[in-house]
Amino acid sequence: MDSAAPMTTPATVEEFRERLAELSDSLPKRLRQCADYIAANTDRIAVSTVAELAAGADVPPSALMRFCQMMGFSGFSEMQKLFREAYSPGWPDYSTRLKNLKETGAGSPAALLAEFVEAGRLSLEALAKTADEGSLAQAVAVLAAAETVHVVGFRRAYPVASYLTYVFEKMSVPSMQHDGVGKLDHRFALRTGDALVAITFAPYSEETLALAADARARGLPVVAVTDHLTSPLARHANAILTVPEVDFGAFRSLSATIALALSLAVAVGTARGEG
Amino acid sequence: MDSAAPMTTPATVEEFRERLAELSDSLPKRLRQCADYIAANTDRIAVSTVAELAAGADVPPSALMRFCQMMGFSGFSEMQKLFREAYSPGWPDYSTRLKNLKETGAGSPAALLAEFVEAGRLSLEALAKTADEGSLAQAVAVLAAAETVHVVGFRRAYPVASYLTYVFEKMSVPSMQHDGVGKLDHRFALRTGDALVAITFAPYSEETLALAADARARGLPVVAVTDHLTSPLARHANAILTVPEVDFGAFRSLSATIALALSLAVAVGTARGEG
DNA sequence: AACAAAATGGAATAAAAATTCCAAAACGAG
DNA sequence: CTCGTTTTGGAATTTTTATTCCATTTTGTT
Repeated sequence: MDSAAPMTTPATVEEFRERLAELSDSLPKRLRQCADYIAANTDRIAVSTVAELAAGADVPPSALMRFCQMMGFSGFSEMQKLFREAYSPGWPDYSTRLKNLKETGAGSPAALLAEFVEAGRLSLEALAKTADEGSLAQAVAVLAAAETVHVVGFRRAYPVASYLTYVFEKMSVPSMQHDGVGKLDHRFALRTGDALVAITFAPYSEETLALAADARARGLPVVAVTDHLTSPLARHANAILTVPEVDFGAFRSLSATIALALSLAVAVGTARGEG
Repeated sequence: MDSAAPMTTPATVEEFRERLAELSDSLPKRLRQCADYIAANTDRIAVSTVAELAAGADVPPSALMRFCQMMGFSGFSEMQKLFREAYSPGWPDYSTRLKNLKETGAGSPAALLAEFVEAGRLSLEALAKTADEGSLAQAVAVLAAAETVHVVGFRRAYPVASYLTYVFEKMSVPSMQHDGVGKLDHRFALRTGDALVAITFAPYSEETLALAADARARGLPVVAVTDHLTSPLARHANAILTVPEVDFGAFRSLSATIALALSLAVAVGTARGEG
C-alpha cells in the first residue's frame, strides 16, 4: 500500500479536492462510491459520523475507513479534523441568502441569479400543484405504445426538445428530434405507429404547429407540451400537458418545463422496459 | 429542578437563542460562563466535543453538561444534533429517499414528476446558497468584453448551451454555438478578442475539454460551467461557475444549470448594452 | 477452468466521548 | 459563626464511535 500516490496528508480543503480528483479514476467500485458521495457531500464530513457517511454512500463503514486512508489520512478522525477546522457555516437560511443576493445591487449578476432562482422555484411549485395526473398518464401511455417518438420544438422550446430526445435515447426509446437544421423538413419520417411530442409556447412557432397538424392528419397521436389549454397546439393533440412557467423579464426559467419533460421521458422509458 | 423555565426542548436555532437570552440573567457563575461562550460561538457547537467547548469556556466538562440540561436538552448530544441538522435541512439524504421511492415501486408518472420537481427545487436552493458572486461577476466581465461569445456543450449540457445561445441572440450579443453537427469542427471560428463558455459535467465530454484547451492555448478567455472545482475543465478556465445539481439516476434536473446560464446571459447582455 | 491478487463486509476490539454521581467548596440567612 | 442549600470539580461509568482484522467474495490472468 506504499506504492501509488504520495502519502502526504492533505492539509487544506483545496489539497483534499486535488487528491480526490487524482484518485477517483483509479478506484475500485466501493471506494469509487465513497469518492463520489464524498465529492457531492464534502460539506457534511465535518458534522457526520463514519456510520452516517457510509450509509449515505451505501457502503459498509470499513470501506469508508479504507477510503480515508487512500486519501492520505491515518483514519476518519484525522480527515474530519481538517473539515472541522475549516468549518464556517454558511448558515442554511436559503431565504436570507436569497435576500442578500438581491440586495447586493439591483442590477448585479448575483441579484439576477437570485431572481431566476426564485422564478424557477415558483414555476416548479406551480407545476406540482397544477399538474394533471390524468393527462400525464395518458401521454405516457400514448408514447409507450409508439414505435418511434418524434420530438419537435423551436426557439425556447428547443433546449427542452433536445433534452427530451437525449433522455429518450439514454433509455433506449427510439426517438428523433425535428430540429430544422438546414431548413430540412423531415415530416416524411413520421410513419404509421409513431407518435409526436410537440412543444411550443406563445408566441407559438409556425413550424411546430404545422408538424403537429400534419401528424394528426395522418392519424398519429400527438402529445402537446404548451402553456395553456387554449394554445393553438391543443386542437391537434391527443394529450395536453400544460406548464405554468413564471417569467422574469422576457425569459423563462424553463425549470418546470424540463422537469415535466424529464418525467415524461423516464416514465415512458420505464413503461417500455417493462412492457 | 422542575421549578423554573418551561422544559420544552428548543427545536430550532431561533428557539435556542430565545431560551439562551431568557436564562443568562439568572445563572450562577460557571453556568454563566458557559452561556456567554456558547452565545459567542454558537456555530462551533456542531463540530466540537464537550471537552473542547468546556475548555473554551474555561469550565469543567460537567458544568457544560449541566448547562445543556438547563437549556432544555437531555444532554450535549441532543443539543448538538439540533445544530448538525440545522446545517442542512432535508436530511436524511435526498438521494437515499429517491432510491427508496424507486424501490418501493411507486413509479407512477405523477410520483416521478413530484420527485423531479423536488430535485429541481433543491438544486435551485443549493445554487442560491453556494453561488460565488465573485466568480459570477468575473465571468460576466470577461464575456461582456468579448467580441463574439462562443458556446460549447454536448449531451446533457447541450440543452443548456443552446438556451444560452438563444438568449444571447435575443439580447443582441454576437454568439455562436459549437454543436458538432455533421462532425464539423469549428475551432477556426475562435478569433482573437472572442471568449468561450464551456459547459460539461461528469462524465466530461472530450470535445468540450478539447475546445476549451484550444481556446486557452490561443489566449482566449474561457468561462467554465461545471459540476465541481476539480473538474478537468477547471484547469483551462479563467472563471469557474459550479452548479450543484441533484441527480435522479443518470438524469439532471438542469434547473439550476439553466438558471445560472440565464443569469449569465442576461447580465452580459445588460453590461454590453450599457457599455 | 484454475489460480493469484485485490477488494469487500462484518464482527471484534480499541479509543474517545458523553454522562452521571458524589464529596468538597462556596454561599447566604439567621 | 453555624447550619442548610446551592454550586462546583473531577473521577467513575456508560455509551457511542472509530478502527482493525480476517474470512469470504470478486476480479483479472493465464
